[in-house]
Amino acid sequence: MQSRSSASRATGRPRSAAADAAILEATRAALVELGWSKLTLGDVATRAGVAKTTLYRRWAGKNELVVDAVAELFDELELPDSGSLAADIEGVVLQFAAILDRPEAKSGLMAVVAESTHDGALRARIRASIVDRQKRLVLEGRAHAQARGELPPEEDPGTAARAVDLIFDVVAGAVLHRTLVSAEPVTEDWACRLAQILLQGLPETTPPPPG
Amino acid sequence: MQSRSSASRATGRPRSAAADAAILEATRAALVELGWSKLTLGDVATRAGVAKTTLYRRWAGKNELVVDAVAELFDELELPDSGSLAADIEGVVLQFAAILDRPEAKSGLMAVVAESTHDGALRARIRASIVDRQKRLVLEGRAHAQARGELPPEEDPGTAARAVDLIFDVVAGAVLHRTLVSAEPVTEDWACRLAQILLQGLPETTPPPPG
Amino acid sequence: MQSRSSASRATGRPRSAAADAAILEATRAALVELGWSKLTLGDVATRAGVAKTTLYRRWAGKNELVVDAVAELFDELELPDSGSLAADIEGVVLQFAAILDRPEAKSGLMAVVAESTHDGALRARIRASIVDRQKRLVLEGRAHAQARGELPPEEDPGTAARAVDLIFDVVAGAVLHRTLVSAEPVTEDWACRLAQILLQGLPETTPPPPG
Amino acid sequence: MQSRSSASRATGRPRSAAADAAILEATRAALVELGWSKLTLGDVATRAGVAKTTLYRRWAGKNELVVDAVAELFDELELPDSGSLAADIEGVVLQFAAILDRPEAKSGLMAVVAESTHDGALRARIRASIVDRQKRLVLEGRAHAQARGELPPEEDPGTAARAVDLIFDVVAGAVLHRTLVSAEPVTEDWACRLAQILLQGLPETTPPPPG
DNA sequence: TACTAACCGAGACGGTACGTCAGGTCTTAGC
DNA sequence: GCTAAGACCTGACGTACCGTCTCGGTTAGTA
Repeated sequence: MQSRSSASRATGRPRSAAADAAILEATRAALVELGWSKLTLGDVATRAGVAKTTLYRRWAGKNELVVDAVAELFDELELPDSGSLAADIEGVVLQFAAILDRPEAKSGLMAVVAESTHDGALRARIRASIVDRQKRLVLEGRAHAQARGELPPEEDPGTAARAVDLIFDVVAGAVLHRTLVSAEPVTEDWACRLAQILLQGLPETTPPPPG
Repeated sequence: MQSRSSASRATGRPRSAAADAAILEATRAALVELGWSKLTLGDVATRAGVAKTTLYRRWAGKNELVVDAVAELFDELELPDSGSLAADIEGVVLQFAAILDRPEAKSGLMAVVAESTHDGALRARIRASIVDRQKRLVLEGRAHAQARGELPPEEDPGTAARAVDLIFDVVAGAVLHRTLVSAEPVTEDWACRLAQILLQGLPETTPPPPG
Repeated sequence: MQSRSSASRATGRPRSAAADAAILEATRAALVELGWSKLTLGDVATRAGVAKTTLYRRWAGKNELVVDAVAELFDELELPDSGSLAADIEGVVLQFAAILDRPEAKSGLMAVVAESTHDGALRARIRASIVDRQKRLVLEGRAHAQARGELPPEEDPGTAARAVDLIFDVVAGAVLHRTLVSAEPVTEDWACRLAQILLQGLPETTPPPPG
Repeated sequence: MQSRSSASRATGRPRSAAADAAILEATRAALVELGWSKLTLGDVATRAGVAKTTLYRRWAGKNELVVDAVAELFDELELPDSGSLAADIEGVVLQFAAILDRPEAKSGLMAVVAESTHDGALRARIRASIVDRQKRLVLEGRAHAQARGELPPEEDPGTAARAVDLIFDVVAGAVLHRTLVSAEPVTEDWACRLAQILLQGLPETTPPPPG
């Protein structure tokens, strides 16, 4: 986060650890009520019961603060080991959708992404704090599926890494688009149909009735 | 857009049609240079050679203006009739990625989406101006594929509509996530692999039937 | 006002004479309700049922318009021939005070005077339309007093003119200051005591002759 | 002026004392150059090297600011103890006229008076800051004259107070009207003749030649 | 226990942009 | 060629936040 460099000061009053938590929590609360554009750092400071100075001493600005506040939300995600790849995908999709459905995640995440298009440092911070952290889910899911024999073992490490990225973009992107752009709910049915496409492709979308 | 109601005024000086175009163009230019958060309406007005009041007379605020400015970008999209469903998908994906790669689209689109999470009217405007307008591509693509025999004819209209929405979320979402969140380029290779997943599913080497 | 030059146009639609009166009346009404600084020409136009263009075609701006609107008020003044100089003075003072007590006169007059300190043309217009027009009262009053034998006949015309100006400044100034700066009412008693000072000077109990 | 209430804040950064002086000085300078109606608070702030917000933090608006800026001018006035009532009056009249001749006093004073006709709080502020402060001159002058035996000692306190107000209105009003409305200079001769009227009344304006 | 350095709150500071409003000009259509 | 209507450009308004700064006061952790 913003850890003082290791070889740093030992003297003087230490920073209040409680303040950090209060500020991030206040940031999320403000995002819920006001959304990104009407969120002001002065207001966050007030909500957190903290001086504006304290806030600026720890974060460079609104963007950095919101990235940290939002990143915490995604750490809740975990892969359910449900016995089949399809069920694993469905489970993660529903969890991810549940987080994205929270207003603080919605407006916070999209806004920092928008800002990151003009700010390389912010982009890196987002990748490090949010995106790359959650790729672990795809990796774990694939490992489980391979153990079950649902997926073949990977041959080339390069190919495998590219596949992970692609899957992540498809799954996360679909949920993101459904939730934020289309602004439609992610239901169990939808998650099931998404998993089906991923595993079987389009032509089977409407399989012929057996018999 | 903001057409005066049909049964409207005949008197007074009419609005300059050129101003609209100049303002939208200036908005895109400002998005490129400054990004969403540093874009100011005063600056847009100056670039467009127009008074700030003229701008406010026609749009309610930054959000509405940017939606209109960005929406125009997506009207360039068209479905290539390339002979196979896979090639059609790949073509559209590349076109969509090319638009999303433009800085004005990137920051503009994400920002208004972020704002729309707290503004129902804005959400509706985005859907009407951007999302629903482009679903035509999925519809056309399916029709072509059905004509070619690559996809079965649809049975139930409800099921079919839900499928269109799903496909749209998956394709648009994947490109969006790749471009903006992962911040990686959409190459021909990537588009090809995406199309492959959509048509055949994940297990490239079809899994052995359980038994 | 801004009379078209005598040898002027005969073609086209003639200007509405009623509009002039309506505009000046509307100006006074707006002065009453809003005061000078919040009076707007657009509002005056609306009140008068006239387009803003019409207003600007006839007056150069707010200042000129208000001078004309206020000047009309002072034309009501007339010298009462009440039989004695003291009573004449008292009568004029009360009349003048009554006019100055009207809100449109108060704020209008002071404001244009304030503006005139930076605008010679406006200063001239005020003198011509308001100040010099009312000096007639002093002249008439003196003539009556001389006829009655209360004042000696004037010897030198220059001295006499200077005396008129002085009296006018003293009387009008006293009422003005009382009404606007001190913001106290001009009562009959006050007017009487003012007349007394003018005629007899300060030491009510005549000072003992020196020596 | 705008002193924080005595039992007030001890925390936070204290207000810059220098800013107050710079702002009032800048206000007077702007009044000289631009006059009341073209004076803008933004311009005053710029001249004073101060942010607009600082200005609004201390004064409620243009009116209040100008009252304070102008009031300082009148504090220069002082009663000359010149040995006779006539000479005292003449001296004060000339001093007062000298101040009123300054453009910042002219336009500033008249404008706030005009505004005060629609604003009771402003009227009170003017009285407190300007009018009542200068009545001291009349009081001192009368005391001196009584000490010299030129005026009888006052009998009734009420009568005396009313007399002070009247004298003040007459003297200040005459100078005001001469300077601003008539727009003529106050010369020594004029001041002398004004003093004469006050002391001896009108009929003596042109005394019969002795003998 | 006392020192002391860094922390903390409050809030004023110079700025920038906001969205609104009035001033004046202009461009229509209609009389 | 006037009129009403209203769009136009300009520029000031008063407000809200920004990020910085200067205060007085607090709070560990040594010395």
